[in-house]
Amino acid sequence: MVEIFDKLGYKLQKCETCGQEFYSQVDRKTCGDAPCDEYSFIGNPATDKPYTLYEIHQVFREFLEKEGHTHISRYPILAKRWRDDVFLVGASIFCFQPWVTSGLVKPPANPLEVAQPSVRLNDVDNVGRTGRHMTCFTMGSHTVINTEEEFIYWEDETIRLCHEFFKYIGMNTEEISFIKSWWSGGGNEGPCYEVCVRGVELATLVFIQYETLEDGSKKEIPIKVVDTGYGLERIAWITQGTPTAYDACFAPVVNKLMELTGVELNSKILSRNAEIAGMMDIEDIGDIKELRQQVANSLGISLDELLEFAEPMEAIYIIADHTRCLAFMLADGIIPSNVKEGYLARLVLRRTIRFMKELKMKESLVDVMEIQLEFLTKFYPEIAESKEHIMNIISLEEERYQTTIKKGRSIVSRLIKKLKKDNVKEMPLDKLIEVYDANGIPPETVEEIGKSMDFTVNVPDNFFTLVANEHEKDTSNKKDSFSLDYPETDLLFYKDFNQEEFQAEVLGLVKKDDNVTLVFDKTTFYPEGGGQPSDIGKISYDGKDYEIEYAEKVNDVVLHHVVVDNDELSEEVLNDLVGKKISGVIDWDRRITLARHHSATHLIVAAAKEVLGDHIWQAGAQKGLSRSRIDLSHYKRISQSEIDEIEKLANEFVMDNVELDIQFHSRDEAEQLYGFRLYQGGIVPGKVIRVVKIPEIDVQACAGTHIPRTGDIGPIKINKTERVQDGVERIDFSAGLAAVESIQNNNEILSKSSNVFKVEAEQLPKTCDRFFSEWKAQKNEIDKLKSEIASLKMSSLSDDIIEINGLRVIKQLIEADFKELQKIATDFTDNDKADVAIVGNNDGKIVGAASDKAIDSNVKINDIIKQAASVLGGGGGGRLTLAQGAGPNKDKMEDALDEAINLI
RNA sequence: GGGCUGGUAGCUCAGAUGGUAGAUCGUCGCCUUGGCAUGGCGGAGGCCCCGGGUUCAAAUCCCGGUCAGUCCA
Repeated sequence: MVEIFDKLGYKLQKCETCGQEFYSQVDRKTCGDAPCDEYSFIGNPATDKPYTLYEIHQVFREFLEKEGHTHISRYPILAKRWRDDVFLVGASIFCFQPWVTSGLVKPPANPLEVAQPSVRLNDVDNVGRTGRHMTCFTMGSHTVINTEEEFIYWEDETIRLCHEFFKYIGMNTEEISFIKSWWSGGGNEGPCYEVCVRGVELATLVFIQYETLEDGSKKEIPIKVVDTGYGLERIAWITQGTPTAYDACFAPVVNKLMELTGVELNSKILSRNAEIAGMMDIEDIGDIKELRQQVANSLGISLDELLEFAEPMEAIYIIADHTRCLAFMLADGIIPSNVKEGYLARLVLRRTIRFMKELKMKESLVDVMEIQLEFLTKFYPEIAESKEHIMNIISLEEERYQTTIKKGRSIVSRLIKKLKKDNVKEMPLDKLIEVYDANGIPPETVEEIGKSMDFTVNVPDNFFTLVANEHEKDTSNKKDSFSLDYPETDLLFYKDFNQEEFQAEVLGLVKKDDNVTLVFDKTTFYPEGGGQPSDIGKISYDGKDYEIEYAEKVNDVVLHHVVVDNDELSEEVLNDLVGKKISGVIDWDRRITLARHHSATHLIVAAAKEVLGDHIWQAGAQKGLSRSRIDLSHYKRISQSEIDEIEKLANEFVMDNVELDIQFHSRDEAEQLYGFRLYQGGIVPGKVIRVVKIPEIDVQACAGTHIPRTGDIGPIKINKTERVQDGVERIDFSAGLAAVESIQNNNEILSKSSNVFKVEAEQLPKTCDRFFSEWKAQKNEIDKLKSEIASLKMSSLSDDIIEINGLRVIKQLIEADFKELQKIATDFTDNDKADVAIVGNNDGKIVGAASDKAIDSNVKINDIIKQAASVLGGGGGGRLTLAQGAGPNKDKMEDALDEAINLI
């Protein structure tokens, strides 16, 4: 079937160990991939010439350019810039999904060559420990987009290129095997070949021809994609034969870190480690432990000896790897946070710090990043431009982590103290999970603290699996699909913004959920979308009006929801409208108010970008009639003075009275003109996209309705900011008359408040301050006076002591409030003036106190008061020393007091 | 998007089953000493995050909000 294999002398064979089919030029028993074949290049490189990672970049590019490919520069690793289904680029094909692979956008070149940094964090625990795993790796790819009109090349040429490339860098092609397999990812799939040499997989050649559907089945797609992925790090490694891939790829960083920490490389251990790790499928910490035991056994050393040498070096590899990944993440616009891609960045960042601590490094993460950037920016100059921003974020995050750790430590040590007090001998697992889950304290830290406090902490190997199980109960919400068979509705509001009225033909009636909706051939009703609520209004036919309360777009069809709340308007009446010509009119005030808010949104984002920095990115927006809000990515709270500045700048944009330039472009053209910043307001679907440009200020792909000139917005008032989540700030604002109303509203609050104090508004802060501190002083004064009154009232009572069962008992009805009663009662018992005191007032409150002696004589004052209060129709209780109760039957107080005495 | 934890004096935190709001440090005053380190005694300092609810009674229980922290996808 694939002729090229024949031509190049490859024969189809079957692996005796795993049973997979593969092609090779020579006869072999095994397929060439681990674990069927062991790593056999460490200390014995596969090529005569060693290549550094960047030499591999160069030679890969050079080779493919000669073969007719165009080099393109890398994409940002933050995939959400152009797609909303994944956070990060995990493979080069992610750059071209879904727009290029679906045919909506032409590829930047065809065929093309790219070296795409890709991030995979699912096996982050293996990084540094297996010799081959990295959080961030570079996928070299020659990609072809084959369409029916233009079919460039398919399997034969792909395999030939692969074969030739490895030959080109000096590999013996007899060592190559092509294993037949299947690949899926990012929404597409197809057959593939895994290309292996000496036990390591160097490339995957994928022939994408299907779309993976939600139910897991597949659908053939018209575009056929050659998607190849060469692991450039692994190729560099195999040509160098170093103990680990880390030594091969970022030696300058590794060396600098070794210098700083004094750690030395034991190449014997790490080589053996990488070889054995190559044979293993490593999934959790348990597997890592198994790996270590095997390595120790094979070298004839103890596990402790192994760890002593291996662990510090592994930490260095981890730090070198993680800072590289982090540099890409931060440079490409990820803001560390507790959710989404920001969480992934924080995870990597905090892991790095943890391993720096393990090495007892006194340098800060900023220092280490300095080393990494010095190395990395030579090859990625664009990262150098973000250096200041990266360093800002890192030092802030490092500080945050320190306080978290400090707090965590005190929480754990308090927990242990408490457990010890309760005579618990060992850290319960649920507590261990809880401190990790709620406070982010890793179990090793708990273990360490436990050790210093002489408390047993056992961490199960599958700890993280257990944590994952805790979270398993999440509910997935499915989108219900709704299909319609109507022609695309003609959207009049895009042609003439000022059109309020329209004539249209009713094409049909659609029932959606419980709503009755109408479909027209054209409309001026803006359907809800892009954070902008729909227009409302009415339609008329034959002198009758029908109210439209909501419009929505399903695919390309606008559904107009009709209000059906009166009896005469039945479904049948509406059904009669089908085929008729109606006239419609929208609520113009609402429309223009929403448009003002929408255009203002663009201005505020632009202003925020200018004030806060280029990392500002819109993370969501909702327009309203009186207030609207936008969410912006930012790594700290926006201060009041920054808000003032943004507000001023946005209003300056308004006063510039710039004319908006709104045009439709093919997605292709638009992306070429403006790049991914187009998708600021969210990813928009479709082949043709509408680009809203405010010249010199902002440009976005946006489907919303806008006013013609910025001056039409009127004033913009920022009402407040809130923190939607860590790393995302929400700005709440009003535009136009709503802004005036917002200002007036604030003024009203101010004048109402100043009227209360009868002062000018300017005096308000001072006056409030004075009143508040006076109020506190007076409250304290009153408390003091109450106890004085209580003691005064007491002195007039002390003679009425009676004796019951050898206890001195006093019973009194006093004009005093609850607090005073408590003071009086306890004064008797505390100062040994009586053993039991029962006091009540005319407000239905009763208090009882008992001395130690009374308690010894089995007086249960809380029960007594409970009983007595029930006489009052209420309840009560308390402790053995003091109890209180109350009830609504105030006039029964004498009876209640007597009841209490009887109970003693 | 789904969870979890927390908000009490200037700081760090206690406050079992609802029942008189506490400790340490800091601060202020006095005492001890020739001075300092220190030690002793005493005082001030709380809208117990906000708003509802349950209850005779809420820092405590329930609901909502807010701020902060954290885990997972």
